[in-house]
Amino acid sequence: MYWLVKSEPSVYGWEQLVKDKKTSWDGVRNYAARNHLKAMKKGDEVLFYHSNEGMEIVGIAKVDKEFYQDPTTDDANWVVVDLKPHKKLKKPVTLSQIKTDKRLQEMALVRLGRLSVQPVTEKEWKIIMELAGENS
DNA sequence: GCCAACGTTGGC
DNA sequence: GCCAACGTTGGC
Repeated sequence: MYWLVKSEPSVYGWEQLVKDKKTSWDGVRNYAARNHLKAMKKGDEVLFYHSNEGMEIVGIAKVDKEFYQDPTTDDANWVVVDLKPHKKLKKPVTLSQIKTDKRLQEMALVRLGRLSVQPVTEKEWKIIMELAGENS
């Protein structure tokens, strides 16, 4: 499956993930986002989106470890997954590109702007790859 | 820095 | 269980 996660670069950006080699995606405190975390499988590919600054998809991460208890809280409601960087996009795909592409109007990124972890359909994934200049 | 959108909380 | 109030996120 395919996913998209957002992060503010000033808090935790793509460069930081590359530097760290791996990170646990903690701090998710939203039930919808949490449910998506729980549905992630090892090896799933995850678009890495920069919110606020940049406002673009900059790279692809992969799920390295499936969900487990969020170590930053004792509340059993919350979980994290481990992500590792997979590849940086040749060309970042900006929010405005996505918003102007007729084929991507149904994307959660457009419709549910505030959701921090969201699923991406295979169709959408292919379009993003095309916009990013990736030929896979 | 403002404000719209949305989720959550809490009073009834 | 409804809904108003409030807080947070994120685009602009």
